[in-house]
Amino acid sequence: MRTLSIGEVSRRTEVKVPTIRFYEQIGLLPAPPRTEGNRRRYDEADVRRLAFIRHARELGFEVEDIRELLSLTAQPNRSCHEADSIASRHLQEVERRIARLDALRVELQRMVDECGHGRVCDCRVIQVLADHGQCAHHRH
Amino acid sequence: MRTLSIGEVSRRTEVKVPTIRFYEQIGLLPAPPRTEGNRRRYDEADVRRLAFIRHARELGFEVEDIRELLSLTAQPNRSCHEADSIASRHLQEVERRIARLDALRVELQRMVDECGHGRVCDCRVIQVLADHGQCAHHRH
DNA sequence: CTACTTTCTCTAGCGACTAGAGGAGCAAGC
DNA sequence: GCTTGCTCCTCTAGTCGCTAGAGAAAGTAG
Repeated sequence: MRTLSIGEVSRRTEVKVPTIRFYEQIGLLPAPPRTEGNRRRYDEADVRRLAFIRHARELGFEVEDIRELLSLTAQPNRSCHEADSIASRHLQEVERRIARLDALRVELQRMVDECGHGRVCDCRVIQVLADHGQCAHHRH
Repeated sequence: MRTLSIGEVSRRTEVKVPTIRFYEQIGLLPAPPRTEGNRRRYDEADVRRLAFIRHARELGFEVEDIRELLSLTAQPNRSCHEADSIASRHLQEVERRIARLDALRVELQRMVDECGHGRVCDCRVIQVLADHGQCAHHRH
């Protein structure tokens, strides 16, 4: 149908207008046809693709990852092994990321807990950071 | 003492040489005195400060946060509410990211499992992510 | 037809580095 | 002393994923 302006797409996907143009520029989103007056005209498929890109970005995937993920679906009849290995690699990456974030969460939680007992606060946040810097030096 | 070269400091803190100079440039690390031949000379206090910076960066603190944390250590008698709130703010953000990544992990895992069972693989990652984008749009 | 909004292209900026050019200092071996 | 090879110096420019702004043209409502 191609009835959607870039502003409408922006509103529906919550992706800012300049970002949509940026995605087109780097080839994540195909360049849409234009009107007589040179305006971009999108359709529902573009909205879906853009929603996908946005969600993947929010989850921390890099643009190159997204490019691969999109190419996974571009040829649905491709060999399952190839698709499987690409997906597995992404899964591993996600797992690594979760592990790193979880270690960070534990550390931050401890820092906040120790600071939040309502006692005279000796700024454990700073001590933890400084000590770990020291420990890292001696341990590794 | 001031006996340490930038390379030695780099080795001991595991912060790369250009990064140390960069931290000096943006004022995170004080500019050290120089030798006759214009080389930077550091001491143990610099190493500690840099280790602190590195650890905070690894935990995902932004440079501005680190600047605040360092300024708090400079005046240890001030309240630690500020340091605590920086850490709390960060903790919340980390928890949000973990939750989202974990949702994705489950979906990716399921897709990989389905592929691994030898069924026809329709590679539904794109739909999963696109749907999540849709849900987010309607929920929030 | 005017006033306003949207869109267009283009360039430049952000954070937090990282890489490279081109030159100078310095320590060791011959 | 002289050369080899490493470290260090400054400087500029590149990276990624946007974001902001200028200035102009197109579309829309009254």
